[in-house]
Parts: sequence; C-alpha cells; structure tokens
Amino acid sequence: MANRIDRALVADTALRLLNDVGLEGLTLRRIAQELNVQAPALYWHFKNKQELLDEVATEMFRRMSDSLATVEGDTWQERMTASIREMRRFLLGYRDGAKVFSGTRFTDTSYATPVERILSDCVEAGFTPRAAARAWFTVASYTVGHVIEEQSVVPMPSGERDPAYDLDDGRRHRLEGYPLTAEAGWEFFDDLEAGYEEGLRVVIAGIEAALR
Amino acid sequence: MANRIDRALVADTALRLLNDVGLEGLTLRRIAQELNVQAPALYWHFKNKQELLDEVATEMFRRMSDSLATVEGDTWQERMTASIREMRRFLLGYRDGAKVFSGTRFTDTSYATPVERILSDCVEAGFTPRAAARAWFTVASYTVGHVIEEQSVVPMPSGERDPAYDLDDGRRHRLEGYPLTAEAGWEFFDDLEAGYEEGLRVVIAGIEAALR
DNA sequence: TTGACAGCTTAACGCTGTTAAGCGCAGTCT
DNA sequence: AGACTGCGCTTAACAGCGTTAAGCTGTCAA
Repeated sequence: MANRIDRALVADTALRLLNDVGLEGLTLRRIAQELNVQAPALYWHFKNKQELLDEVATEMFRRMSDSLATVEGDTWQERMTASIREMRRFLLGYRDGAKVFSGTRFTDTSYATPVERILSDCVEAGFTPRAAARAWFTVASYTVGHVIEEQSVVPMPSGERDPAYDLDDGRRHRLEGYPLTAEAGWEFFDDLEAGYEEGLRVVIAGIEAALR
Repeated sequence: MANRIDRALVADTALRLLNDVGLEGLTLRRIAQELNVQAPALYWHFKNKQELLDEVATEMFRRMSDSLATVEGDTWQERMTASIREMRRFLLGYRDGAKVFSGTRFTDTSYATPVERILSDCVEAGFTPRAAARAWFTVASYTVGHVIEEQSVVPMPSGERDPAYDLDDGRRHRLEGYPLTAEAGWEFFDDLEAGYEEGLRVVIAGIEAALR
C-alpha cells in the first residue's frame, strides 16, 4: 500500500528529526513514527541502531561534500581553511552534530570524493601524500573536538546558550585565586566563533611550519 | 549497617567499572550493584545520571591533574607537549575516556589548579593571557577530537583493534580511484600514536608561529 | 523518650533497543 | 490460472533503562 522506505529515506528523516529532539530523543520509535511505520520495520534496513546512526553520519558528510570540495582561494591555506570552516558550519547546523559525526563509521565510500579533492589540492601545493593526510586529520580533529565543546555550550542550532555556562559572578568568585583560568573561560565561552577561527589559524600556521 | 556511600565513592566505582562495561554498559543499576546498593540510592547523591557522569569526568581530570602540572622541560613547547601528551595517555586509559570527558561540565573547581599552572607557564614564557588560553584550548580540542577517533578504532585500553577498521584488501579495492584517500587511511589507522604525535608537533608549531 | 531527618529500600512507571512470529502483497514459475 | 516465494512490514513481547514515590531504618538532638 503506502510508500516503502529505504535506508536513504530513513537517514534523511532521522537527520531532520535530530534538530527537533536531539541525539537523546532520537529513538527508533520516534523515527519510525515520522515514517508512518512501526519501529521493528527499521530492522529490515539496518541491523541495529548503531548502523542507522552510521548512515546518518554518512548522510551528514554527503551533504557537506560539495561545500568542502568546491571552496575557492589563492593558496592551499585559504582553501583548507575554507573547507574545514564549512565542515564546522555543517556540524553546528545539526543538534549534537559533532557528537553524531565523531567516532562513527561511514557506511560507504561517498566520503572519498571530497577527501581526495582536498588531499590532491595539498599534494599539488607541494605536500607529500602522507603530509597531506596528516594535515587533514589534524585540522579535522581540532574542528570536531572544538565543535563538541561548542555544542555543549550552545546545544541548539538556533543559538540559545546553556545558562550553565554563563560567565556570572558565581563563576568569577569560585575562580578567585585563579586569574588566568578565569580569563580563559571568558576567552573560550564568550565568542565561540572567534575562538574557533583563531585556533584554526594556529593549526594552519602549524601545518605551514611543520609539514610543508 | 553497611558502609555508606558518597559522591566520591560513586565516581571512583563508576570509573573503575567503565573499563569493564564501557560507557554504554555503565548503567545506574550496574554501578549500584557494585556498591551493594539499590539504584535509586544514587539519587540521594546525584540529581540524575548526567550529574553522576559529570562527577566521573571531574574525577578523571583530578586524577590527571598532577601529571599535567608537574611536567618537565626546558621550553614551554616541551612542557605543553608533555602536558597534553599526559592528558591523551589518561584519556586512553579509560574505555570511552574521550567521549566521557568531552562536553561534560566539571562539578567543582578542582580543574583550576593544573590549568592555572599551565597557563601561567605560558605567560611566563611571554604569552598574553588570552594567547595562553587559546593555545591550551586549541591543543586540548585537537587532543580530545583525535582520541575520540582513536578510541573508535581501539576501544579497549588493553589495545585490541576493532577489526572493522582493518586496512584490508576490501578497503583497498573500494577506494580504487582514490589513491590519496586510501593512503590517508593507512597514515591514520596504522600507527595512531605516531599520527597523534605528528599532529601535536604541528599544533605546537602553529602556536609558536601564530600566538607568540 | 520522642522527634527529625539522612540514607537507604521496595515498587512501580513509561520508555528503550531488540527479537520472534506472522501477515499481505508482488512477482515468478509451472 | 494457480501455487509458490520471499520482500517488507505488523503485532506482541522481553529484558533492561532512567526516574519517581513512598516507606523503612538507624542515628543523633532535644
């Protein structure tokens, strides 16, 4: 009778749902409900929930692929910066995006096209293949690690901050005697984007200095 | 009758249990069982499971505090490298250590002492307080991001690899036409420690170049 | 001796991921 | 045409999850 579902449709739906209910609320029953289907139906298409989440992460990467691969810039530094900046933008675009993305296994090789593009751009700029790979992993690890922290401060893509991270007088008082640590909190939590960008400049500069 | 429990004992027990059962198996009932107590008893000491996990992460950091703060080295580069290397060692020492650690809120200010020590070391070396904070966040984000990926390849502290990440012929065949990507997998998955160290050298070099 | 209250137990709730069994329909083969 | 096959789903159920409510027990103060 009704429309059949497949892996792609499930991943699509789960990804749309993610922004409403978060990773914790992303249950099989909730996904199934959105698809007008019963929960066990999902087991026809995925062997378990982890495999479904892997497909979701893969779909996330597929959606950013074009943006990562088609950046412009005169130097490899500019292009790598623009690429990874796009990746952060996409991760921030999904609730718990970085947590969903990190440590999950891609279900196919659709990631290969944009990655190959980025690596070959580096190689053309004079990197050895190994150095290109290391540059990418380094800048990607930094970005994922940073965005995970960012999303615990600002959980929703819409942008409201978790008040637990407010830099209020309570915090200032608790950290009396630790002036640098107190100021560091301000440096990190006040303007997450500026902080990320500065760290990104650091990593790119490091690649320039240590890997070329 | 029996010994009473408190937050510290619960966090201790949970942390010990973590290596046996992993983050997924770390349930309130399992923790309670280990403490010879019923699960709801934990709610006397924590308002919910997240608060318990926050305490676990805080205890993780407390345990690495001394190692992070007492490193030796002639230059700030050596000392920062040694510090963050210790952090990775500790994170790898707990199953799912990086996932537990990342994005959780510390429950007290016990983190401040070692952080203050590290930041002041940078400031004495000529950093502005803001640059010191940024340097630390950058290198810590890289490390946490990297270790999360590492622990999805090598889940257990004991060291067995997840065979799903084997660089077998299947993978080589799937990535035909993407030579750089194929080699990048080798670069990343073959020797995780060497890869981390090279990325760390990159980040430190970047701090040297962009933040001094 | 009585009362308060910290710290636990027992019982139960609604929810979770997951499995087993069975149903209905599309397409193939005889 | 009619039986058969098997894909894709349903219904029912299970053990275990986090969490809440209520009640019990021992300790200490008044």
